[in-house]
Amino acid sequence: MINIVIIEDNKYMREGWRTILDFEENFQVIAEFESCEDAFKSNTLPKADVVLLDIQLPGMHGTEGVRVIREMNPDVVVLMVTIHDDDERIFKALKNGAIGYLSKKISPGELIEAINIANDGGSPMSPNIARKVINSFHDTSESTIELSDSEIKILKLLAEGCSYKSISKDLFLSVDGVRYHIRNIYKKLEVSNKSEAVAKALRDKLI
Amino acid sequence: MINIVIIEDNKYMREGWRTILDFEENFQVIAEFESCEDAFKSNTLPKADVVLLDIQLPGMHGTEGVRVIREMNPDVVVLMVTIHDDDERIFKALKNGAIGYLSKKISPGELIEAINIANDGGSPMSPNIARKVINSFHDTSESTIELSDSEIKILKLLAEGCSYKSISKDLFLSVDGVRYHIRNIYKKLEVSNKSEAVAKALRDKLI
DNA sequence: CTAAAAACCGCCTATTCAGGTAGTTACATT
DNA sequence: AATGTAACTACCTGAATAGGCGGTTTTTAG
Repeated sequence: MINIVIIEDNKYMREGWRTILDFEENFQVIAEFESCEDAFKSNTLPKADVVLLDIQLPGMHGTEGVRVIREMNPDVVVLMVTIHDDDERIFKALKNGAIGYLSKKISPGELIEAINIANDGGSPMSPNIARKVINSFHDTSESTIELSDSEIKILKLLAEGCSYKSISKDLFLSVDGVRYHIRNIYKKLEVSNKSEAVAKALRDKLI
Repeated sequence: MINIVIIEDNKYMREGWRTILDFEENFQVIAEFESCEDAFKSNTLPKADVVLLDIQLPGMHGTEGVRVIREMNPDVVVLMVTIHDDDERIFKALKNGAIGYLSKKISPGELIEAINIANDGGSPMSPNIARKVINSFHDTSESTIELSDSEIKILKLLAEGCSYKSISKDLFLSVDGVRYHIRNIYKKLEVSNKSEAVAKALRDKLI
């Protein structure tokens, strides 16, 4: 039996879903709420397997609600339901722990399938949203900056907080040898001190 | 018309797909290769809309091949095809520019649907793989380290390579006031110099 | 109201760092 | 054989930094 909680402020939407879902044998809508706050006050969330969560809600926004829900029940599967495919919201909700992203235009059959997929360890998502997620995965660094092996080694040690002296011991160089490389690093990264170099190297995934 | 290139070392697999795809009206398999290297040598990749790419190939691995293919034709949609759901490979391929991830056990109908989805700007992916991708999105930082507003501001400025003096001007503090905060930052992050602090802050997403 | 803590400011000292200049060695190019 | 360049080593100087100690003011909590 899959226990479902619905959080959605539109009454008709909410009742429509309940009707669809309650009709399924292994589904049970154990509670429905108009807002995240109402849901938090009840003690139903810890019993839920799946939460259908609207994005645009009065009070706490759905994208924030996910985080709280997952703190109250880390095993629960939260599916966002929304009319908009707004990038920013998608990523915020996913970062905060949402598992899937459904459109409100979804058909009853698709809704049921989505919940089954989610409960079976999958992530129901429209292909368009999947593409957005995948695109954000692509390495677009291409920083064109080419560092030598020594330079990379030294940068890594700098990021660990090593001094020139300890780096020189690590790499069997003189302190001035270390300085030589660091000067070159500064030129290549167009920086002029350790912290900025480390920050740039980390941001550009050079180390 | 969707132009398709197949790169797969198993002859029977390759020919099976070609048969399925050529049968479709708007699909055209313009070339098939046994390895990435063979594909690179030909001049068909720039004409392709979709590439079906095996992961496990003789010579260059599919996960690396994606990168080269996308460099040759940045608009092409690369779909990985594989028997294994190995996490490491999935992420490597996706980072390198793959758009979707199909199982070799896929049915003809699903293959056709996947290619259509990919060509329409979606990302075909099995729900299980989607879940893995989504999970890697979740913010699991939870570094428990709580920095004050001033500390965060100062860390950001340090990452830009600012000196204590310039930070003090920026934040209308004395140099020693800046030092006060930095001392606290060092305690909280358990570090003892700027570079290490910046590295830790960036890695833990504190800034 | 009071105690404690957080948020500053100041000073001292030893160490570390950045930038400049200059020289050596080794290996590759022409 | 001449030239060049990358990879060091060496030294000098002034500036920046880390850490230790002590002080004041403002907030916060009991």
